Amino acid sequence: MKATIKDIARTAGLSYSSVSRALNDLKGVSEQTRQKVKKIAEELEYTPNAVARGLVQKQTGTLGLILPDITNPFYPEIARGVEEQASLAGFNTFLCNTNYDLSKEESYLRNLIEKRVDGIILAPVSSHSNLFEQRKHMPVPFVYLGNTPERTKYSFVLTDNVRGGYLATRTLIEKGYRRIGFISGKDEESPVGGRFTGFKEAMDRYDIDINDDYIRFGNWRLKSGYDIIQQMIGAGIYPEAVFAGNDILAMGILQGIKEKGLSVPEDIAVIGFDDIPYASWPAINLSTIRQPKGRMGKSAVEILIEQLQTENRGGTMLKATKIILDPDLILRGTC
Amino acid sequence: MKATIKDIARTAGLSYSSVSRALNDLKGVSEQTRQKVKKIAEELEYTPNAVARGLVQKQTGTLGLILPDITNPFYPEIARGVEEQASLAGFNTFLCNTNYDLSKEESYLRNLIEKRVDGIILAPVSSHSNLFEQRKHMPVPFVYLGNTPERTKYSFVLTDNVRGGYLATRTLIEKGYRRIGFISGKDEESPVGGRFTGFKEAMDRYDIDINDDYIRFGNWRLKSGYDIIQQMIGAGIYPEAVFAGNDILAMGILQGIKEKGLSVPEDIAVIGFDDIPYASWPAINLSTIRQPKGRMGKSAVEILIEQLQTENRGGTMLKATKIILDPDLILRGTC
DNA sequence: TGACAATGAGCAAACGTTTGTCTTACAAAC
DNA sequence: GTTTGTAAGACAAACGTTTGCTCATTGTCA
Repeated sequence: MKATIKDIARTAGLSYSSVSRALNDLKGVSEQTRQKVKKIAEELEYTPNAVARGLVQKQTGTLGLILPDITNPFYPEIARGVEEQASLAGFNTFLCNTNYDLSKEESYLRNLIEKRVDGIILAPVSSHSNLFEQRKHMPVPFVYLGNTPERTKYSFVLTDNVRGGYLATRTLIEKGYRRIGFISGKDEESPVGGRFTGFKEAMDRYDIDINDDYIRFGNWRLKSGYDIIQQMIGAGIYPEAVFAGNDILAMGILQGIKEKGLSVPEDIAVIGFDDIPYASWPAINLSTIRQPKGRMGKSAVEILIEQLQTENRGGTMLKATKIILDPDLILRGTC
Repeated sequence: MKATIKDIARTAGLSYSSVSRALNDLKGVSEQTRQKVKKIAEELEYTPNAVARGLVQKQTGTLGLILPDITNPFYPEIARGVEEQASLAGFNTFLCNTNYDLSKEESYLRNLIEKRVDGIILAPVSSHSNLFEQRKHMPVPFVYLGNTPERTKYSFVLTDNVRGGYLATRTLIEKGYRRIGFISGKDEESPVGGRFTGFKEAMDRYDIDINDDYIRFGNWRLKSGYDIIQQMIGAGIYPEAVFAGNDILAMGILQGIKEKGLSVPEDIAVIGFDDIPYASWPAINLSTIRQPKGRMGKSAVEILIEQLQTENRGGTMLKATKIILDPDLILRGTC
């Protein structure tokens, strides 16, 4: 059906090696034959078969991106950065959406490895995703994005979550709030690392007691923030301010507060995390901690590509690259 | 480095055909050997090579999704639907972001074909994307999503944009607005099809003159809506209501109106298109026309898979499947 | 007991490339 | 006039699977 290199070779009266070299602009063919081959290729509507090429070259020009929820506006920004940078370097990107499901994370990973992608970027569901730490060695260049198990041996790029958490909390404290709550997704329960740690550090530093009633963990979806704050208010628990684990939760919280007839920031102040595009929307106007999302995506790809290159140069088991980016405080109207 | 079927065959003392059959649960091997093979595969940490398999089977288990802007919350919903459905059917999805660039659209398409994806879903930058109509025949199952050139010969799934446009406009008219504007991205200038047509039909039906001052075309980004409405107001052009080509533009318009010190819907009413998740957010509360986004993504994948199956059954050049879904009017606070 | 079917396994071709080595021809150098 | 060098091109192996075919062995049935 589809024309192959052999078809071209046959109609040109050449061997396929020559055709291949002609098409790929390698030396070993005269300019004349090169032209001729290219012309015939055109006529035959030849399309190179990247699968076959991948098989012999052991490179597929393909990257895998695993993330929890493309529907959370934080991730499209990441995905865009990744895709753009990958595309620039000649790679296509597999998008894998785990829907916060740890088992899907694992099966996607296996799947990508079978597909022989040249590198994998994983934005883990939670910092508990320890699965991969157990493998002696990833068979492909690998990098964590945005979140990482503690003491990982793999590369990662993330924003300094502890610092971000500290920044957010300190801001609330300096604005005079004392009864401060923390509402977040489950994995922030983890004792170490992350935004909760930053929160606790700040509270500790300023000698403010943490009221466990104000600390709640749900999941990472908007509805969770909404439900939690409504439940809290319903139970008569009124923090003065809330630090939300991400902006989506913060938006749920804002909504929950308003529907209870309270106002932000007068009754309850709110600060989020991520700075998703809609946080800056005037009617939302959410104070938050900004992650450099595009930058993160790009960096992850760069790490992968660098690993690929040294690998190809015969380089061995190079050490992991660890990038920690600084978050920015974005002060808006909600605190 | 990596174990192959041959390695397994060698250590098991079998031919590779037997190993292959054992691993794939095909008949032709005894239960005993099957177990043995699987055990050895495990020990050797064998991972099947999907590239090699793809080469012989002429199927890669891979789909391509080309869309303009993953950053517009409309598309993640689509992408999620596509990815989920594809994953269910055992396919991985290449994500390609054109950034509203027609030439990228084309190069991604070529690229995907080289990678030998089993099917391609294209959400075109504009209905002018005529590029592909010229090809005699797509070499892979192909479907347009959300937008399509007029009289395409390929499959498509879209919402009834004309009807949606009509619905939006009629709603404004029935609410008593007369000086109605239309602000949209460039390709809606196209004389036929789409939301603008619906707009014109409604205006015509109710015998209302269209004031060209109120009709503006920019691009599909938030800033465009913001700029256009600000420019209009600045120039003393006050429509009573505006129908925006999509929700992102509508949000820009809302913002622009408010920053001019006017209020919605009292001074200017607004209705959008898509019903992106944030339209329902209380502080935005945007009236809009809902597209069934998840449904659209799923349907597109289903079309592809069906084409694949009939193709494999030796079916020939089957006729294109055309799905037109009904949009819903979502009435909220902005009109 | 004989014929025949069913089962398990091996052989080898095929998928469409790339790439290292070999051959040939021609020109330049000695 | 022989050697050497160089360039163009051919040959064939390799990449890791799947799969149609063949063969041998075993079991079944009359």
